[in-house]
Amino acid sequence: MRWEDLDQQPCSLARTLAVVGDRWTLLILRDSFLGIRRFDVFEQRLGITRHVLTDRLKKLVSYGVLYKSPYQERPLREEYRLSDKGLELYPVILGLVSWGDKHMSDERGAPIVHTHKTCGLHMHPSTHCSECGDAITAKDVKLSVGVNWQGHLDEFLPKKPATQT
Amino acid sequence: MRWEDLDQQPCSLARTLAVVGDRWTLLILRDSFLGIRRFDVFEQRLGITRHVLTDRLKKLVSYGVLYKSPYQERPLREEYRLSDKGLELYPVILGLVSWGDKHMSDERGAPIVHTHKTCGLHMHPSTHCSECGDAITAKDVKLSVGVNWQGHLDEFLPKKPATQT
DNA sequence: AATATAGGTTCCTTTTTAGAACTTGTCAAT
DNA sequence: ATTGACAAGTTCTAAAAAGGAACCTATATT
Repeated sequence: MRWEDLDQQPCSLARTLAVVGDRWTLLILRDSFLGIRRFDVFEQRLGITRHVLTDRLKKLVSYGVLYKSPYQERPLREEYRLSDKGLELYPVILGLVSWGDKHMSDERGAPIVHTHKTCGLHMHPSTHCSECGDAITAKDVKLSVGVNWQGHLDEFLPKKPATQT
Repeated sequence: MRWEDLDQQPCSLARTLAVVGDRWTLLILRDSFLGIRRFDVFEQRLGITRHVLTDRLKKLVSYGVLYKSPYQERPLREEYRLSDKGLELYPVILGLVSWGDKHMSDERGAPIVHTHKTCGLHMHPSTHCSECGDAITAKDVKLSVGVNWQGHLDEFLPKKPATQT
């Protein structure tokens, strides 16, 4: 598979990875969620080369995840801010952080704690069914081909969708 | 920042990306969740080079996300299966798929639909607070430094954590 | 006139990835 | 007994991506 064709694949995961699936993009977005907006601050915090940072920011803007917003004129300076589309990546970020908290922490535990403003407690994210509200694990979900994709995904879903134990 | 030091960063997102944050790893894991277990099947489905596939599988095994399990002897053949640690990445996968379904689909809609076995309905994932059960968005969460990290993350969290609008 | 700032671009080197051919141990067919 | 197939790699060379440093542009400050 060619990397440039990833956003044309018949798979939403592949299409999302066309946007965020490289070495740096999710770290840039992490900083965006921390409130970082300016080129030089991203550069310093991440230790990314300017060339790559320029490229990734352009890509994120072109996909509508970030948008440029002027914060001064003469000379024109713009900052990069999360769009609504970008803000909706929050569950992904939270999922990655939560897995890292559990499986990649050292003896000091989680570096950052998340407080739910509404209830005031330290929280971690929990994934639920949109329909019944129950918590979900991999074994609770069955996959099938979407109505408009019948016959086009025959070899994508293996015959034996296999319980993954 | 050096890429090899990513799993030592004081950030759970960075540490998780040390495991899954490259071009191919999440696509390999997607196939694992679809029930794929063998080297040649990964290779054919992904169009990945054998060299890189070997490398990524080794890495995933070394981090305990996959484990090798013999399915025949003479000659010894092993397959790659998701460990419990790997299965716990499901919320991340689901989050990426869901975002792609919403933002990257063409006119045919989502290629794959998810049915919640318990309630029988087509579902999408919803992220909730582990403590009160409410649904969560980026604006509902406040970040702060973990107890054992006081004073070590001063420049990680910007002074003004900024609402991300 | 010299320096600083923000946001880049250019150039060259090093690291990764792509693509194809080769390897190893075993079994099945000629 | 030889040939070919299979699964899971390893080894090569070439192309693409990333790293690192220097340079550029418009404006404002000293």
